[in-house]
Amino acid sequence: MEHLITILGATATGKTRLAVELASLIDGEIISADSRQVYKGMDIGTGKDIEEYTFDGKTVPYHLIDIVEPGYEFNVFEFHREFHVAYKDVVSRGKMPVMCGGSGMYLDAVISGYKFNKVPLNEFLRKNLEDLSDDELVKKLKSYGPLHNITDISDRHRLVRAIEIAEFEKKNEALPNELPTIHSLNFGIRFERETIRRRVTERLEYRLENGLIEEVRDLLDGGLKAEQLMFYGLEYKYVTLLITGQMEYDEMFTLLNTAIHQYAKKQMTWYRKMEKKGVKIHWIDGNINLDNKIAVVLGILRHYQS
RNA sequence: ACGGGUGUAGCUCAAUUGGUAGAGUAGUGGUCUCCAAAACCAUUGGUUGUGGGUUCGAUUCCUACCACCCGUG
Repeated sequence: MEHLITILGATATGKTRLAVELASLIDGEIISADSRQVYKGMDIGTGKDIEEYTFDGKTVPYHLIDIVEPGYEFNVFEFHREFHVAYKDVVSRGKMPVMCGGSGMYLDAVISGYKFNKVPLNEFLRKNLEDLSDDELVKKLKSYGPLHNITDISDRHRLVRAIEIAEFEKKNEALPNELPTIHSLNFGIRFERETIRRRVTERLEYRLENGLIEEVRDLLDGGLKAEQLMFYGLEYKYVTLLITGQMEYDEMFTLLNTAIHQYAKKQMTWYRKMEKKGVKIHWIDGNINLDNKIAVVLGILRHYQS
């Protein structure tokens, strides 16, 4: 049985600090499960907080942060693959892997052991699909069998990719799943929704006054198109709208703040869903201090090791 | 102080000639195995500022008061 400790929680709940301190105490390394911290140069908006990885004078090694250029379309498949590479590496050196992050699907992909086939781009297929209407694409996707999920048909990009995957899996049945099954011991930091909202708002005010706007401007100056940046949502979307003059500061702040609140809510929905599926999450009250949180984690950890 | 205006869901606003209130948004719940900080679905909120009057019936008409806004002093 493989082993892994996971620290999850909604945004602005202090996951990184807990994970870093824990890792430093148990000779561990952090593997990030954050869909945006993978991008270089996107630091403040994603809450990378690299300085937090130093605890008690020593720096805890981390993985899957700053691994691709902004503008690149990273995805859950690549995350899953890279996670296992990092995981193997950490374990091979006798260190304890600690997954830390908030992206629901990324976390679930590892914890629930999603089975992904490596499906290459099929230019020929894509060319053929180009002329079809959305409805025809949906019909085609359904012809491969029952839909994997309904979100596949919500937009054309996913629709095409879903067909590409279905087509590939039809031709390459029963691919061996060479990735090891990982059993994760999961901890979640939990606050009242209202408290999370307050923390998010305070953090946003701080970030906007401490370099977030400059960071987005640098990304734009570095050659990223506004629309690419908009795609990353939240901070990058709304600050871009501010910089390009499409939105006044107050409106930007209000809408962005709300969007992050909604994001925190969606994260909680993900975790609830995972729990309903049978994933055990040990919830820790976010209001207790860090030492006490560590004590809770170590206590449960000891219980599982004995 | 005088003149005018506005008070309806947390917020912004609707409601034909009076028939006991609807939208958007926020909030809440959910969907989810290749862009997931995405995309989509569902849904809870109201003594219509307060008191009185007219009326079978008032958010709508009348009246007093309260609050806020604009103008003039």
